[in-house]
Amino acid sequence: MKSIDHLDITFQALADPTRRAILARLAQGEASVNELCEPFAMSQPAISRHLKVLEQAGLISRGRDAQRRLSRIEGGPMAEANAWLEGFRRFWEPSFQRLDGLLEEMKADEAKRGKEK
Amino acid sequence: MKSIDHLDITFQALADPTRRAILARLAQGEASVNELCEPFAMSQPAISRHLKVLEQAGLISRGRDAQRRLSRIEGGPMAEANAWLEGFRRFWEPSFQRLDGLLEEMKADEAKRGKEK
DNA sequence: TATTTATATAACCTATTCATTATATGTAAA
DNA sequence: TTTACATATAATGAATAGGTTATATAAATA
Repeated sequence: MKSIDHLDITFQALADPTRRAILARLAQGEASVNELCEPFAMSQPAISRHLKVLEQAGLISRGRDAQRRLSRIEGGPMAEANAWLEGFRRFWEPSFQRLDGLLEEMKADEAKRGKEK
Repeated sequence: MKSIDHLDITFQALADPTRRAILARLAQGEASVNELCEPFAMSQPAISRHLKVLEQAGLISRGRDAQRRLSRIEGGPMAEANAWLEGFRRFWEPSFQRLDGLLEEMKADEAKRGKEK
């Protein structure tokens, strides 16, 4: 069976600059499809499809206000993605790197004592 | 001109489960291509191409050890991705949400005082 | 009810992604 | 210098992504 990892869909959705820009816009409050179209030199159907991708990834949810459909950000998937990245923090945080260095030294000492025995 | 946002490439690279698994493996130390192949029911060329994608995204760097080519994680791009996601922390952190609520209240009060004037 | 406005869907095209198998290259060792 | 091993590249194919235009639907308004 094919494991369906939600991170696939989340990262895939985040990999498009238009979709990230849409999320950035929605961070300032909900917006209609037309409002979300304005900043882009792109057709309305294209934006609608981006919104569908974001919705299917769970990154946004949508409601209705008369004719308009308002989108808003949902935090869950980003939290997941963030949590996954956090697992690698040692690779960019100097403090974690110092800790890693320390553990390396301790292992080396351990090995040396082993040989001397 | 087409803005080349590195986040595109980073998130795109992270969107594949095989590549994420490779990174997870490399988090425990460098490894050769063959070692990275083992866990997967997939041809060696397929893994080599995944490694190329990761390298082009800057997520790994590679060196040589005799016939073998060792890969190791580079933290930069993940730090970037992480930083971008952090911008949305308000959408999943309860504490940020409380702060947002507070700011909303203050705005509402402000508006009311405006009317009363 | 007819028209306008907001959004969604269909049909289509092109480029890219992810896998495959077959083959080439680089390095070490016999 | 042949052989073996580790890895890279080429050629191919199916599936998906991201855009287009044309058209359909849903809700508000005249």
